[in-house]
Amino acid sequence: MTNIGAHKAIPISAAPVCPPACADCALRRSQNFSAIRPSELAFIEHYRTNTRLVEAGGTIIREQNPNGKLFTLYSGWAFRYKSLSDGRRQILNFLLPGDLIGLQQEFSDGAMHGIEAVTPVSLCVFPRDGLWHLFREYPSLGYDITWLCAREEGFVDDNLLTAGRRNATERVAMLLMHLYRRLDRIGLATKDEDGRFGSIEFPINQQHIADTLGLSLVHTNKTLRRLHKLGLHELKNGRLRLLNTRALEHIADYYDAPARKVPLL
Amino acid sequence: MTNIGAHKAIPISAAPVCPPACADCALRRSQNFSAIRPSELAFIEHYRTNTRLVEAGGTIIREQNPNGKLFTLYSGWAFRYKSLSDGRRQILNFLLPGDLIGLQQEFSDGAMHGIEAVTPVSLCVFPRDGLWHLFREYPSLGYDITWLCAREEGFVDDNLLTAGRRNATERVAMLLMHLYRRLDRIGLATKDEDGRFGSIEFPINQQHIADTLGLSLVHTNKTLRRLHKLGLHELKNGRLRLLNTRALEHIADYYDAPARKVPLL
DNA sequence: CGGACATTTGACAAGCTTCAAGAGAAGTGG
DNA sequence: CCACTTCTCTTGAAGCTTGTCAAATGTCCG
Repeated sequence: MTNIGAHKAIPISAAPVCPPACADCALRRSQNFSAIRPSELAFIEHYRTNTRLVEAGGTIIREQNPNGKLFTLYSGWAFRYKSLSDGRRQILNFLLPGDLIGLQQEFSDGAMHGIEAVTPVSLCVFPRDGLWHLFREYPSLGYDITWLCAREEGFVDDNLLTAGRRNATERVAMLLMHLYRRLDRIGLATKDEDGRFGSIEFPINQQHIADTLGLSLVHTNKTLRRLHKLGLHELKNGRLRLLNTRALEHIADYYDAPARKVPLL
Repeated sequence: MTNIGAHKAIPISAAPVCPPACADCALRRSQNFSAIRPSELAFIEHYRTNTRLVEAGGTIIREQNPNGKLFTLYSGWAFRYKSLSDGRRQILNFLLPGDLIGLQQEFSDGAMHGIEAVTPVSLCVFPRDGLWHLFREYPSLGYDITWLCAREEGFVDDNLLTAGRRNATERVAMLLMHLYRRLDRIGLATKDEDGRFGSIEFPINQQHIADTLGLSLVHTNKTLRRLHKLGLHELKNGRLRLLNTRALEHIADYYDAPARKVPLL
């Protein structure tokens, strides 16, 4: 039986913690993010007030009561969501290591959204107040932040196209490809021995998928099973293995742009 | 008969044109946008290379072949969209006077989207290259741009919640309220004599609405008619009149945040 | 008047949601 | 260590929302 997200409950202590010195940051060392000047690195390290751990399922930013802080997600998965007053929930975007969290609340006209951890998560915390100083003293970092904001908007754009115009099968194929690609770019995808199939950790459950794609839980399950029976993917022990990326891309009508390195705050 | 968008084809010359001096900009004078220092205003005027007119239905940014320019929409309506290869189209967001256009392509990882004019549109044009200079020399403007980016992401967030989780009636109610509110904030809504009902110019047709909400044209029409029969709105001669905003808000489950002034580039 | 385009309506089909219930896996407490 | 609870996944059946097809009406424009 395929069982998504049937991973053991990971103790919060299992989350890799952000090291004290940004120079030791595993994300930066991975070379998957754009390079940065030493002075900027020093500023970031100084700007960061502390780190924080959130347990799986925990709240990072409350939907109704944002806290005004900024975070960089160091390890783990989280998601942004909005909900209607009767409880219907829409996941707007998944947040993966390296993503900047909380920008929208900093600015946006109170258009509330919440952020919740999927796995145990570790975060670098930046105070709200420092942002203006950053823009003034380190304009290149300000530019990077705008870059990240535009990139995230691009993800939401894609998700809106998906929810608005793709059917259930296309939606699921899209999501699998999208998440695989994002993880791959930050070095979190692994290849089989023969290099044919890639796989990633996949900590979300079918309810998350349904809430992301604007589908019901039941229909999400049936669609997932259909794709599985077609031999396009495999989902077990909390890992996703893509068995036919070409077919998935084709179904989703989704072809990736060439990857550019992403800034990291 | 209610006929949406049955407005006369407006000659392109009818679009109010951006004045040569930014100090004379009708948007700025309207006091609906956040104030700015004279030095910044001077920079913007210098940064702007020229103005441009686009006819109704014309292309501002091609979906497949972005031009790398930045624009501020001075007058008229436009929209951002993405489409699938078989032609299905999703409108991501409407662009109204004061909105900054083209930021995402400047940054985003090639996540293509097109921008099309609904009405005749006049634009202020800024070159791609100047943006970095702006961030370095006028950090407050860089900050404003990030603000605008986060705000637009907020709109897309809302639209995603709508497309993903609201039913057809809720979606239509949402869109009517959303557009009315946005126009109202920039001073483009007018009140009846008795001040009870507000109305706005409404140049989009039912196909636009369907493409925004992720519905079919036919179902959009039927939903619109239902709301009309309930006496919630009136749509004729290219104007939208809201007859019961409370009911529309309630149906859409959409209550606005207090308006803050928006920056203008 | 004829052609192009937007709106409107009805009938029917399809996709998706909801309801209901069972199976599997994991955690808990005796 | 096992019964018990909880959570997630899975499947079938029925119903409703929405999409598709088709055609008529209305409006604008040349």
